[in-house]
Amino acid sequence: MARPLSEDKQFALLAAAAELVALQGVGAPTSQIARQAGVAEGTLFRYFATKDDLLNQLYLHLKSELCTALTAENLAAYSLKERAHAVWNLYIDWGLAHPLAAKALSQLHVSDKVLPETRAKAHAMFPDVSEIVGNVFAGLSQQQSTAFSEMLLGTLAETTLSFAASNPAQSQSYKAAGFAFLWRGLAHD
Amino acid sequence: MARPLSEDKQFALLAAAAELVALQGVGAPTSQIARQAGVAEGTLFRYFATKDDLLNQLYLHLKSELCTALTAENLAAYSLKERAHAVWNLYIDWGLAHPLAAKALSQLHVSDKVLPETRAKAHAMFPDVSEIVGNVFAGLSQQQSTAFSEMLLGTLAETTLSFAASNPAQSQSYKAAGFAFLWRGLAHD
Amino acid sequence: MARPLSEDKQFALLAAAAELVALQGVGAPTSQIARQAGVAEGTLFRYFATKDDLLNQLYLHLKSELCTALTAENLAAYSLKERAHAVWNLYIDWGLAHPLAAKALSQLHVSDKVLPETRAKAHAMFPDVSEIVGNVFAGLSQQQSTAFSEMLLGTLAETTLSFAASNPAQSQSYKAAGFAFLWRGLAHD
Amino acid sequence: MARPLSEDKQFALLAAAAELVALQGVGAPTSQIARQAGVAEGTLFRYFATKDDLLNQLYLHLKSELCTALTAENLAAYSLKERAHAVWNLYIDWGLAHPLAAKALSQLHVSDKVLPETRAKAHAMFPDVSEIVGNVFAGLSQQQSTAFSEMLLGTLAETTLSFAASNPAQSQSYKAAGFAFLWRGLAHD
DNA sequence: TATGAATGAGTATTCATTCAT
DNA sequence: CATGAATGAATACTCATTCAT
Repeated sequence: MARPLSEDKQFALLAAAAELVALQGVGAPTSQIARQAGVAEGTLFRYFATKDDLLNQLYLHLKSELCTALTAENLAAYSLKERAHAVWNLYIDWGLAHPLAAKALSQLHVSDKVLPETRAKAHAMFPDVSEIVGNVFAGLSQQQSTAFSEMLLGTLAETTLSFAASNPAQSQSYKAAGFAFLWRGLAHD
Repeated sequence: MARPLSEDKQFALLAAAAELVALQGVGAPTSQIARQAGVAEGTLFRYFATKDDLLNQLYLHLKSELCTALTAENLAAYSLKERAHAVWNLYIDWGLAHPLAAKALSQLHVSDKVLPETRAKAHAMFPDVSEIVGNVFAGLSQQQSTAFSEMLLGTLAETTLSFAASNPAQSQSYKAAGFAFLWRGLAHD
Repeated sequence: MARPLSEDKQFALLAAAAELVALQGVGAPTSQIARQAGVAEGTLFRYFATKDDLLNQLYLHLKSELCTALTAENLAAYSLKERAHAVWNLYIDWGLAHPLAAKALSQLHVSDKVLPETRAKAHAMFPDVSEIVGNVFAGLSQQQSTAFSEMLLGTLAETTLSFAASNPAQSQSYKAAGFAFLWRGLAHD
Repeated sequence: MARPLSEDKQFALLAAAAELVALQGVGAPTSQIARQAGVAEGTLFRYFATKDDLLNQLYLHLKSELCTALTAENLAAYSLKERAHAVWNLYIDWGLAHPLAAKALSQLHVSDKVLPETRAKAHAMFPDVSEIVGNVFAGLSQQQSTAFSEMLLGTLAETTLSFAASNPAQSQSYKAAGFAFLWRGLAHD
């Protein structure tokens, strides 16, 4: 029986890629990623067909980790706002706890190397937030409104995270401020 | 003087750079930019010392065009909200009218090739918005609150613009939705 | 290991560099050196980090070959003058036998691409000649006198070699003339 | 009557070239040479057809200045050795007084940009030294011997000069040492 | 399966020279 | 005659990918 591709190595490559993409952007050389992962240059291409494939897999991997963090707690018993606030805090806290992962994710968000279908796959991993974001925008269909709100939620969180990460002393204030802005924007109060 | 550095060529280079950066990101090759501008490869470097210099100049150029668009009308006679809404609409309309410029600008926003001092220079071009964004966030200093609000405003506008541009039929609705979200978020109503 | 860095290729690159540096100076393009060595352009940079590194390695390589040639014979049994004369002859003969190597070496001697530490390393390879050059110059310390004499010896040999190489028919006479000049200059007779 | 090419500018270009060639070698850019001379880039090529032409003219110019320095004094009344020693001292002193000129000259000496016919022209400027160098080498024709001796004289002086210039405190000792070596080498004592 | 040497197209930048002004 | 903008070939070096070992 042929030895399968090692999950350890795959994971090490994704972790190395996350770090280097965070620090150097998507232009980080595959040779450095391989070295950082402790494998040979050519080995990377046994786990990922191309560099673009690696970046897409990395995107899914990081999104999946984020998703796991957001669904850690059972919030069924709480009010809508409490649940939304809890998830918001989990997002920001995840980003503060994993700054390189968060940084890599924002690099990938704006990269055209990440394909639309990859983004769609990642989007599908997340629980439905249509209840939270509501249907607040006149002139847009329910679907359009939800998609728009979700994107606003995402960019808001990313911006909040970057301010919180840059000012550790005020991180809790930025976290609260970001949520307040979002909640008012969604016309919940 | 044998021949002055042609403003036409400088402009053509900036326009070519805007287009290619919009389509390919900051990695767009200088050789292609020069060709697109209709000049020789070496000529680019008579107008811009390095590629990074070109990108920084491009950032200032586009920001300056945007700024001009936003200050086209005299709004002194209107209410705060009317003024804010008018500026918001001018922003989105500028982006819809110049999609490549807007796209290039968002590429440059996230690029680390644009130096902090360039960003500062660009920021200084814009009129003060502290009155519009107010001081709405508990736990943050006036300065922190303003900076945070400005950034939220910027990312909101960018997101709104991308949705509006992708759905021309609904662009007016996205434009209105984005402003409504912002205005509520800033706790003005 | 997939394949070790081939000593053959490293040698071929050094040989190609020697030839092209001899003919064109240190400005010889790396692309030509690679082609002459029969490898791809990029391959050169797997063996030598930079062109300057290649030039420094080439300097050491050629000096080492020269040094080997000079220490081929065991001269312990001979008088000082006989030993000096033998080494002189070995030098000139090596240059006549390897004119490109000798030419490359004189190009590198005057190039500022070859670092002082490289020169020091090369100098350390050679046997001590302080006995031969003596301490003949008034007003200079032993160390200064030796360094000066060594340099005179080197430039004398290089000049002699170039005359000998240009006039093969008289090469033996130039060889003898150069040594006679040196020996008298060092005040040995 | 058309205004002739200005001798001032030609001289300024040669002076600038000497300085930059001394500091950067023959690879010094023509644009820098022109700027240093206070003229426009294109102007250089009205005085010198090509960069190689400039380098050849520079060689002749510097050799001519050196020659002037060596023939400053009337030495007819002195002995052969006294005359030789005086000329030697004038050479070294000229080099110490004009280190950039001397450095440029040694760069040009080893450059293949300086054509043989230029070297021949320069050689013809100098007074006959056959009396000084004598005909001391067995197996060589008078002409060969003289040419060889002249070259030895030149390289010896250049080496001596570089040591003297690097050690100003000992420059007189090196100057004396170099002459002593030369004079003994020529078998005069 | 893992390795890493080999590849060569691609990149930013330089520079001698030309020529329109 | 002087200028300096324009040129484009040339240069050192990088990097994703392949494949022999």
